Amino acid sequence: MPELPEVETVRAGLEAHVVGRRIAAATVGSTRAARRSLGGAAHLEQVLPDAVVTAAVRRGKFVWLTLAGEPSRGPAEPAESAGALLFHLGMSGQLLVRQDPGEAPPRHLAARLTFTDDGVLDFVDQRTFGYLALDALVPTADGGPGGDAGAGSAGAVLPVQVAHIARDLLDPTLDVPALVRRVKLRRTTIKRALLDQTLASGVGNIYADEALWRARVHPERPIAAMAPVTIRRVLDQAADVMRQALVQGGTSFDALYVNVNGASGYFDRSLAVYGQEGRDCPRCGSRIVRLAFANRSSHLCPRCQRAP
DNA sequence: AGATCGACCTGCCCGC
DNA sequence: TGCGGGCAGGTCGATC
Repeated sequence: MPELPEVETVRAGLEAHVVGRRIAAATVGSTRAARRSLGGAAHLEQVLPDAVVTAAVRRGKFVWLTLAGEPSRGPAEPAESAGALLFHLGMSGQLLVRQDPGEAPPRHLAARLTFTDDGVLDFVDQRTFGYLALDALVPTADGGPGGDAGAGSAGAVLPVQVAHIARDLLDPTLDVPALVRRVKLRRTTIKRALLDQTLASGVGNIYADEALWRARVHPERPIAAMAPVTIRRVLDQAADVMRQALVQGGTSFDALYVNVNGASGYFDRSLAVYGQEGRDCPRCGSRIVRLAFANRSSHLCPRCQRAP
């Protein structure tokens, strides 16, 4: 499920239910899930206990917990300088907060944090493209490489592994005209640019297809053939559709449960083209088609979105 | 430097 | 019923 709106729903759930709690123990059962954490699973298990979660932060599809009081840093380091516990949900990752963990661990449990109050945070990941990693927080010049954003732009403090990810389309400090100029320089097609997380982050295959349909632009359209105003329209539509999805995803986490299953609320009702092959275009009634695209798919209305 | 391709996984659904 | 192929919300590293 996880594109920006889903990850933001998870982040909000972590903020509500995990921030302020102290980790008592960490169990990382999957070495693969820890593959991007220096020192691997054993180091995570050793270092996380006693850390207090101070914030839940997101950029694009990455979310991290900032930690204070991480003991292995040693007494010389001020507590505030402790690192971040970074998560990427990959294709199938879930973060689930439970007050009562129950007996049987969930299928595909990759890691579990137990808090001092006995509640747990489970990282569950069926396809194992996701991961968790302890990472250092570093100041960056601005969002992403080439992030020229110009004089006076405030930098961000990011985990090292997120430093190359650009500001996302719902970031209030995103400089959209500068982004349009950077996109315009790319010698590729519009959908590839939309999915390039070093230009702007957060957009995945679903929202790319939905944004292009809303903007009436074919996914294979070369950037070179697009007017800046059209690029701008696509980006605005991407931000809009993600904002609308977020509103619907936000309703679904209640109780002590960080919902990673926002699919139920949003999908069936609001998607115009993604997964709608063979259905009617909600705008013109033409048949929605699916095209092969980079080992995956694009969904579009051939009438609203004319082939280049 | 920028763009593209394959690799990394499990599970489900479809057709034979 | 079983099995093979295709497909699924993503990213990274190696290549061109």
